[in-house]
Amino acid sequence: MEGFAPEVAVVTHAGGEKLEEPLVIRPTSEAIIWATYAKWIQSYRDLPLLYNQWCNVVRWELRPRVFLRTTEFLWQEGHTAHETADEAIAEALLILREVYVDAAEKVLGLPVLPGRKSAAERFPGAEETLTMEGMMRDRKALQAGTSHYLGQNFAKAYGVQFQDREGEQQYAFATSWGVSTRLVGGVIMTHGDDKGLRLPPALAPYEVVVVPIYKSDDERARVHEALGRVKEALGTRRVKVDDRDQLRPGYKYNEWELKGVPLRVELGPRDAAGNHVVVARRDTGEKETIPETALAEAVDKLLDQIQENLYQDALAFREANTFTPKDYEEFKEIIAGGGGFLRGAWCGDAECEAQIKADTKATIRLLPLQPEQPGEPCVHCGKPGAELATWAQAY
RNA sequence: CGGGGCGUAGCGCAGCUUGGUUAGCGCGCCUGCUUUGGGAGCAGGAGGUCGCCGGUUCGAAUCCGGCCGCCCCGACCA
Repeated sequence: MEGFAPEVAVVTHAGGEKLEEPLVIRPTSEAIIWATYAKWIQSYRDLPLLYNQWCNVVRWELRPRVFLRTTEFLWQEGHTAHETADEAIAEALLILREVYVDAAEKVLGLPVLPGRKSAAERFPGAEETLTMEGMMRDRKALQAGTSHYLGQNFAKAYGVQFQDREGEQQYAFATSWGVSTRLVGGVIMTHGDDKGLRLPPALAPYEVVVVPIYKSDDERARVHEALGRVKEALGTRRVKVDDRDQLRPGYKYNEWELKGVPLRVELGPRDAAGNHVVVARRDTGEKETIPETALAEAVDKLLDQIQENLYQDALAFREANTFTPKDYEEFKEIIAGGGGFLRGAWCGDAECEAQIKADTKATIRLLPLQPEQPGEPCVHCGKPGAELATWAQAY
């Protein structure tokens, strides 16, 4: 874990006294997990082993950034131990694709690219680091989740051996993987617009906010009667009725738009009289009048459309800002002109990678999961291309 | 740690260069009336050790010195 040393926080004082032994605050839990696995794993029959935990970790970064890089953050971390390298590699890949990418795209509506990290960008102690990368609205990349194949590095460091099917002692093969509250930042920076948050319905605490509108007590009574029917129609969907009396409708519209509620139902005297409501989408701003009898079905359809639209909107943005520079001059021009994802051939040389970073602040965000021969010379040095890389400036 | 910027009412800011009445403005807050289908209007009102310490001066938010805190850029990074 030497790669973590610069960002490890150490407690030297507690209880008003200097501690005899300093306490290291975990930046990730491999040390705890593998010290424990050493006691739990003796036989191939103990494998595979998977533990997941949610916990806070601390990393003393030089430059914290709200949501994206905070000194302390909540995350989920999973740790597995396996009999074989192939099984561990498959696990790391499975978590990335079937869990992280799936959740990012289907629930959070974040289009992400899965891939491998270059050696320079790899997790300390990993043989291979897999990533999913998203593009924020400022065209910078965000590493939205990682999954690592750790080989036998941790098993060797912590003495985790097991007796295999042939009776031989072997070191276990490991993976670890995590996503954090950084994803909250990802959602904000991918979907947010000038009016505030736009939350994907699958994630939104409230899918629908209902704003009743009335002037007189008489109107209020009639609107409330209709409100009863509307609430009934919306059933078990996550609905907030904003019945705060002292605020006017326009204020409420803006406030709920700021908070990102996907759908707003406006219910005034005219609607109550006509047995309909006005439904407004947060993602597009479109409004339409819908009969009470058709409300439930329409809301479901609209929520599905919003979920899909937010994803497609972000995907279109990413694609519109993904480039294939023909040479290094164009590469630098694109970065200078606002950036984006830059796809091109890379010779595989770490020095070349470092020079590009020094020139442009762009780093290799990912390499394809299945290595691809680019069939072109390195975009920077002109030597034969070994990998098809995607560069970007990143958070 | 290097470079840049900022601390004035709950929040956001002006005033400072060129010292001089009760330190202003917007939002918010309080009271009243009118309002309510896209962030209400009018009237009245409350609220400030001008980041801290010291100096110059008849007089300091303003000038000088020191200190503290915050933000941005760079080096490190989920």
